[in-house]
Amino acid sequence: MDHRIAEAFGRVLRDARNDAGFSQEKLAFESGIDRTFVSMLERGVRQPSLTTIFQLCNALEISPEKVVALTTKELGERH
Amino acid sequence: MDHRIAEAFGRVLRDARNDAGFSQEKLAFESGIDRTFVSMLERGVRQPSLTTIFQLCNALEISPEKVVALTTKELGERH
DNA sequence: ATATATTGTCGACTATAGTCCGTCGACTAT
DNA sequence: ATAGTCGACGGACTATAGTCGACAATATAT
Repeated sequence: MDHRIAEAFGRVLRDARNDAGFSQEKLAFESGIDRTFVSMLERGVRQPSLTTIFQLCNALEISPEKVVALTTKELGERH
Repeated sequence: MDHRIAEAFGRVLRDARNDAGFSQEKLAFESGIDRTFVSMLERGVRQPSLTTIFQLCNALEISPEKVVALTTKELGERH
């Protein structure tokens, strides 16, 4: 598991959640994913599976391909 | 794990691999993923993690967001 | 008929995705 | 003070992603 990808995805997820005005708990409830796991994803200590990506994007009303594109973009920038 | 998503991704992966003219074994070698797991992914019995998606796309020289977009499209069509 | 390449599949294994319980610290109220 | 919200983080657990070695099944050759 590539830490850089997990961290890039985490930043994208956190930004998208904040844009939606959701708390981690609300995002967890709406997506059907555990609250603590959402926290881990945002901190980049874990990475999502494909279906988890779809679940999160469905709750945030953002397309999965956009999230992936933003993650790729994040990967290009140094952090 | 959503079977419909796994199956949709599997069809997209198989098409992309065939377009690239790769055997499963070559894709496995180029992406650094086990050959039997590539087989499982294409048949939709397993789903990939985010880094696995990036590894496969890197080997196939196709963007991850495109693969995800195609997977979403596949989900819309009935199979 | 028999090589050869390709994919499916099996069993057993290790790593990690994802759940569920809880506690703590920081912040913002009242 | 204290009550509420929010996020970080813990341990322990179950489900599944991903590896590895071997063999069978298929197709396509020669």
